[in-house]
Amino acid sequence: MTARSSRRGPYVCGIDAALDVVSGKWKGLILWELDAHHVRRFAQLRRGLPGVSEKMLTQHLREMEEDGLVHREVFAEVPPRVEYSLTEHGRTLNQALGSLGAWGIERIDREGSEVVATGETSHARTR
Amino acid sequence: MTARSSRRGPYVCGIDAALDVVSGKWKGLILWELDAHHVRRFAQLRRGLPGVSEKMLTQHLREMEEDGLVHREVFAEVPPRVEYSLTEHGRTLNQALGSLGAWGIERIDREGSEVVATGETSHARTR
DNA sequence: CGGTATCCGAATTGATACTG
DNA sequence: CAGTATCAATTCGGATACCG
Repeated sequence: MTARSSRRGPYVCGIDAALDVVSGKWKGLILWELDAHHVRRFAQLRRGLPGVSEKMLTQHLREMEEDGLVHREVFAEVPPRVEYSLTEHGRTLNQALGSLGAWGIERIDREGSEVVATGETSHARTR
Repeated sequence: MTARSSRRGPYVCGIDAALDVVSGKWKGLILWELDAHHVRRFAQLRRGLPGVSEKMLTQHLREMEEDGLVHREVFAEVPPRVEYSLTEHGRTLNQALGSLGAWGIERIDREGSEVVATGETSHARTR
């Protein structure tokens, strides 16, 4: 029940509706990680998002699941295993984010801002 | 000095960098208004964004100016006049947001969420 | 007209500890 | 391993009030 209000309000336009779904400090990155790796476990995602807390990761993942972006599969094993992946909607959203990502790369380039590597795959590709 | 920290940190990928620039409750809409009208004065923008306060509008406008998205032109007249328009970067960003907007429209459609009109131009176009 | 300054409550994010 | 619970800190957003 943590902070589910104020989201999903009536939207003024499609950009509004799309941004609502990717707002949050880590959602863009989660989308990115899941797109790159197809399937990821909780701990893998946490390692891929340096600085994220378990709470925020869980919270974002739940919201994205609720939004139909992410699929969560629980395996009844010991030790427990949970795998996250993108749904069809999540994949199309990622494609839509593609051009935005390209714009961002150019912006980073222009401003000479620094891009930090996560130690995993190269994230600064243009798709 | 109002809340300028914590933004423009090192980015993990282009989507990160782009989302940083459009986060904020009204930035997407400001971009949209300026794209549709080309040039807008402060009061016109305020009317185009029903519910926004002067503070938030100023704050967002300043950040977007700092990010090189918006051009601000002050005329030394009485009464004072200030005109806002998109820069080249702002226009390309808007194009990149186009596919995201289309995705959002589909999402609204799928979920049956409501789209509220602002009373100005039709914002729900697909571009 | 086009802002700025200040205060306040709400929402978001973070740190830490604990659990099945 | 994959979370949940709790509390604290930070940030966001809105309501005035005032200024060049």
